[in-house]
Amino acid sequence: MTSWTPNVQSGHGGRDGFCDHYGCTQRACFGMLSCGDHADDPMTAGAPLPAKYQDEVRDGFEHRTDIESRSEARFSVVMSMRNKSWSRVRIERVLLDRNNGISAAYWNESGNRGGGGRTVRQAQSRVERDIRRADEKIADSPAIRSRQEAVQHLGMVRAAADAADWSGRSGGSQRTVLAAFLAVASRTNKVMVGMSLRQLSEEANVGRGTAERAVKALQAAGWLTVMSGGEEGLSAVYSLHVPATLTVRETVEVENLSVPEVSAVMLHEAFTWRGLSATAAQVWVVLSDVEGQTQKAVAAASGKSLPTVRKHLRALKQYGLVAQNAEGGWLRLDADLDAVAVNLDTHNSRQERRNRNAIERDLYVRAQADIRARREAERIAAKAERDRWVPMEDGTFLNRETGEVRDGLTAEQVKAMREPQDDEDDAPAVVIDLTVADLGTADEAEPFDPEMAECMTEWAAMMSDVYEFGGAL
DNA sequence: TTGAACAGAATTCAGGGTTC
DNA sequence: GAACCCTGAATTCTGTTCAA
Repeated sequence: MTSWTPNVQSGHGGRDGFCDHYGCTQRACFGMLSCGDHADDPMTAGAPLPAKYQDEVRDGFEHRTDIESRSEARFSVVMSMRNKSWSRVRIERVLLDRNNGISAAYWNESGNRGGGGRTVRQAQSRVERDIRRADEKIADSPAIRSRQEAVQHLGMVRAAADAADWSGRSGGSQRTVLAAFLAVASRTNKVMVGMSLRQLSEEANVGRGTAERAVKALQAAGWLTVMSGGEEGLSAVYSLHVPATLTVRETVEVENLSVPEVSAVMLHEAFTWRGLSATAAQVWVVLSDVEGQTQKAVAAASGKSLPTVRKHLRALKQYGLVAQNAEGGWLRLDADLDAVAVNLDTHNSRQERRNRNAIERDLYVRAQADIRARREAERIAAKAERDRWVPMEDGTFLNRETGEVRDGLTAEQVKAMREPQDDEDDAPAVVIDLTVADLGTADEAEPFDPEMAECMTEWAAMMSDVYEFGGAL
């Protein structure tokens, strides 16, 4: 077996960094390791793994303490390999190569790399089992392999969302929150969306609580799956789907409004809370600008009750968004929604929400900086106190400033006067760089320090001051 | 078919607190 | 930074009923 020196940054490895394919002299892609030019060779065919999985193949999991299940982590690697079209023989060759850390798990579970606790046949059997499980899983939910497939998938979700029944009191906000997810997903062309509830509330222009409830409802209905995060200070990463069982409205009369336009309407500030409301948007988008519709037809198409439709039609009429033809049928008018938002005084609502969240984030960062400064001052003071005491040969301590002598100290007291305390020099640094991650990425923050609790009271007081003058925000 | 009024239920919001 | 939970006030929706 040739030695393999992975180049983590470039994602290339191979025999001394070169392709492992016979006779090839090119730089190698990851994993035993092909340059990518030998797609017909089962030993080298397939795309390179993501960097994360490259690291896990190289280093293995035996030394990792930050993962709950090593077997599931290994399985994720195998899933990735199959999604990258790796052949079974190539997977087996990589996973059982003792140069790769991950091989230790297949040869034995002892933590000794290549310890040889299993026979070749047994190790191969374990690899085969993981490949079989991965294939079954992939068959259940095929991976999206390209940006084009992602765009198509998002189009399907968007179209399904547009045809779905969003009746009920919370239907409008759920539809709006889903539109926000789709908007972010479309910007990144990914079906996975990493977004905190605060970011989501800004995107959908709804309150944080509303966003949270809507996410739960969308999860329960099958529109969203939480892929990671959502706990321990991590923002969640969601995957978007068309629900397996979808309730579709009886009639959908969306004319002249494309599906993306419907989503844009749902997110417009004219249809926010205290504006015309998300329900009004649902009513507006099902109207035709050519053919007049009865209120009953609008109610059926929007999934809203008749009184609700009537109420919102009145409001929409007031702002010049709908009109009635000679027969009394209701028509959608092409009006400037921005101007409507200005009239409703909701045109800055999203920015105001962002400002409030920004203030919260800023105050939080300042609170953490205060704690760090306080701790540093305490650490310096403790060190200065230690330095004042000089250990003498007879076991006593002399204060070099006052001349005081201390005697009869316990072993612990002596240790404290001689050595820095754990919580002074080894304490985890308080995180002050908590900038908000870009949309589309999971924002990973350090775990909250327990000592932060005392400062939270002060922080909460600062927040109260801000909200007392909230009207100006 | 449409408009209006009403009561009760449901939902949204901002704000606050706790925990990781 | 963020998730999660709670509260109280305000707002909206639903269902019913009646009238034009």
